[in-house]
Amino acid sequence: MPKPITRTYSRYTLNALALMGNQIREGRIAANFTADALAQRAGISRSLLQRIEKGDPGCTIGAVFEVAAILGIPLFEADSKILTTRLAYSNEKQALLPKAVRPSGRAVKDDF
Amino acid sequence: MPKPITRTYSRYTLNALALMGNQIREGRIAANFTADALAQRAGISRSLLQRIEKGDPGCTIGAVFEVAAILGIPLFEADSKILTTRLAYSNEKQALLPKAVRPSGRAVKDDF
DNA sequence: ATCTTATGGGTTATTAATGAGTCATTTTAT
DNA sequence: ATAAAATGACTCATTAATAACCCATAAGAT
Repeated sequence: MPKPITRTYSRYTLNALALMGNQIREGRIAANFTADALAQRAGISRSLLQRIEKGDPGCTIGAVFEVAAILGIPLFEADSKILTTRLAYSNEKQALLPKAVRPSGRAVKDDF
Repeated sequence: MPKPITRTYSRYTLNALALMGNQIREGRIAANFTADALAQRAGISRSLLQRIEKGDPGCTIGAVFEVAAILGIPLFEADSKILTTRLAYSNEKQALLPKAVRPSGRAVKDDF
């Protein structure tokens, strides 16, 4: 049905977004890319790239990560190979985790 | 005017998104949060959280980062304090950078 | 200085993301 | 085994994100 209008973000989130935007801008300038050129290469519009560099929380994460990837900015401090390895390990780990969570009014057994 | 329909993502981007989704799911289970509970806490819907945990590139980055922040998953491998420091440093750096780019030859870096 | 162009900041039409709901299935506890 | 609840996987209406413009200004080169 209807939707909430505004959304709030923690300072931590906003700072992380601002930092990512800065890194992208720095990377773009270092690579001597024009805003138009980089946007075109990433398959997005210049106006979106502007918002990304500004750290706008409303940008889709796929667009942001793709731009970062093009500029060679490491996500999770990992290059392609390490990322793949970590993902595989993470997937195995998932299989061992419980599939559903029981919200604990009684998480801990205190009947002793 | 009209807009492109589909969007393509590099493998690196998709892997990074999948890893982030996994980390969020692991964090949620570790914190003994139900999907509903975590979504409510982050101010998003359960269906969106499901997509986030799946690594959907179409989610807004603010929503994803906010969930990560709630679970204590470090962005940029940095806690709040370090993040703030790094952002401040990054901002100073920005001031020294050229404001506009003059496209010279081409500097591409798409080998990730 | 002039000229060229990249950028910032808007506006608008359209597409896509989101919230809310439902239902079936799975999971966990009893 | 049974029950209760969490999850997965869809819909659909509405809102928000995006692309494509626009113009004004600032930045860089000559």
